[in-house]
Amino acid sequence: MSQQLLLNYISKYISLSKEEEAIFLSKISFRKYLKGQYLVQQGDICRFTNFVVSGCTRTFLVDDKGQEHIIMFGIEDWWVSDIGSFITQTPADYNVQCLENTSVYQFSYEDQEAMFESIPKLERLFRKLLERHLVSSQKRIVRGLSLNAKQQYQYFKDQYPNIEQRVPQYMIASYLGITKEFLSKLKKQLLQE
Amino acid sequence: MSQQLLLNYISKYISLSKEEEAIFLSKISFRKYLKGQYLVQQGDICRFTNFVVSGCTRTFLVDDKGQEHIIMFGIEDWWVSDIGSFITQTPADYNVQCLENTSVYQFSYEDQEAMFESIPKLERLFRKLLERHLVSSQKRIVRGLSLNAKQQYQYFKDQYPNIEQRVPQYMIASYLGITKEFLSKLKKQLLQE
DNA sequence: ATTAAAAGTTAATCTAGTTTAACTTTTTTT
DNA sequence: AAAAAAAGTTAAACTAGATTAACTTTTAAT
Repeated sequence: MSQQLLLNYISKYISLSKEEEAIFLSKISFRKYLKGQYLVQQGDICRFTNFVVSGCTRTFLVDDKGQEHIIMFGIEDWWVSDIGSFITQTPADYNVQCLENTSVYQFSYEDQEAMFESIPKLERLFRKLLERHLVSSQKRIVRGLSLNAKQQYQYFKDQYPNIEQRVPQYMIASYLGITKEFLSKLKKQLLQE
Repeated sequence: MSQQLLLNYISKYISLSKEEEAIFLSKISFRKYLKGQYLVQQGDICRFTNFVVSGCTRTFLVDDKGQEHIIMFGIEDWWVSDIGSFITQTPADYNVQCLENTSVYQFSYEDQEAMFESIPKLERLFRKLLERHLVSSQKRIVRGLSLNAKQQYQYFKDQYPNIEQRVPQYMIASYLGITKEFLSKLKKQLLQE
């Protein structure tokens, strides 16, 4: 069962008793989305935090000029949501869209609060996940400040070889903050070296 | 007393009883640093999480080419540390240096763990702080992807007018990921408009 | 008060990355 | 299987921002 995937993941951070696992599983629900569907839409309130079991998502926003900017991709074992919208239950800044058919475990804001009350260890889990997420977010900022486009692309290919294969190249360009034309150029350069 | 500053800050997120406040205060220590001193040094283990009571810090790294990149500034009411180093107690990627004489409340990793055990509400506090911090970190990434240098500089001046006044301009350039020369040019342009 | 060091400015030249536009390849739809 | 749509490539012209270097102003040290 795919529940085991989630429990395995959690066990890397905290250890739950069988009873606690049962309570946790009772609070979350499994759901499938089709390629193209949205888990969150810019302007809507983000109702759920989602743990990706299978599939692939992109988190992006459309700016004033109508340009799309991809903030992150989500694959197996990742959490996706508009966290700012989720924690304040106010309209989302970002869209989360499925790039493949995608299965998730999800829970609502109310469920999360209830979970944290009944099992404080889960609040610890999320505190730790947030810490790690923040660290990687800061590292991404540093890469933006210290690496040029080619170096950032190489880092991306290194770190996420599967994502590189699974998503359209123009989305990778967007994630890197460059144009698809320039990414094409970089790829050609890298082949020739 | 400056303890009140910290308690006021905390009360925005959770409410502690007098006893809990007393336990919390017993776990943290007040410390003063001089301008130029380091709270954390790249390569050392980050022993403390610091809450800035007064003064100003910069968090930065020196890359392979010897170039400095400023990741954030810290002023009154901000938390500063190398969080990645702190949570894993491994060598720090970043330096945190005082740009003014700076007073902080600080606690060690062990103190934090003990605090979270004795007062679970504090773990909630930090979970919520991390959520907010992550949201603003993501927004910074988005600005990096969607705004040009002039727009990012205007945003910075808007959001942090005091920091703009207090720190050297070349550090603001570094924070924005541009050269001091180009920042000079932008400032001239903005004056002429 | 003088000198030295650090910070900030200006301008010329250069380059990483954008824009535009035409074209090719791949994927999806009928 | 054809047609249409989406994705990817190439190349020429352009621009935001970097680099270099000389100079001015401010701050710190003797």
